[in-house]
Amino acid sequence: MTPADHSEGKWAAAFAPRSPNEKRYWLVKSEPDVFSFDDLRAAPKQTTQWDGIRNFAARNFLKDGMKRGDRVFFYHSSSNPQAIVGIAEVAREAYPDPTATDRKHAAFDPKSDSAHPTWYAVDIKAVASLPRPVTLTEIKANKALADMALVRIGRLSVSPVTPREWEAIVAMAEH
DNA sequence: GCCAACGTTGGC
DNA sequence: GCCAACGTTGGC
Repeated sequence: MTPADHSEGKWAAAFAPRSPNEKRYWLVKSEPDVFSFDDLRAAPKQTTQWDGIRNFAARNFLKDGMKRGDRVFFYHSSSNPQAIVGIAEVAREAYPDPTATDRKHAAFDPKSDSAHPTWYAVDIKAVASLPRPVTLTEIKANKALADMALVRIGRLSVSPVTPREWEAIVAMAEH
């Protein structure tokens, strides 16, 4: 597969070349009944394989956007409340998602080709819980966050967060 | 290549 | 539990 062209479009900044030591910010969603932030903290080395992503936009952010050391908001979806609850970091950059070629796995993709992988995983590691969860309701009420991918593209499970958005949410969690 | 049918995500 | 949004599939 040829690399996707990310040079144009609304989210191109997520893929743009980086200045030295630049860190970027992301958000991943998980249903806490399936895998919660507490589950991540309880995992060996507080790290897990973030796999099963089967949406091309999410895949592109995961594969071509995320770099080791980037910070990641951990969001609980389909829960009460829906909220960002913690911070993780990218512990390992994208590698072929082993669940895509595992016939026994629920996320098995019969069309995937292990020689030319379609789907990728990263490893993420827990960094810290937020002082308090920041709910989707609060995020939607904050005009400074109106352009967040979380708000604009409701179903995207991996999305970019701008430094300004990151700081705003961290500040909200401290009050 | 269009688009109807269908499946999934995830807020409400 | 409902359903809107949206991605995917398949008939034509």
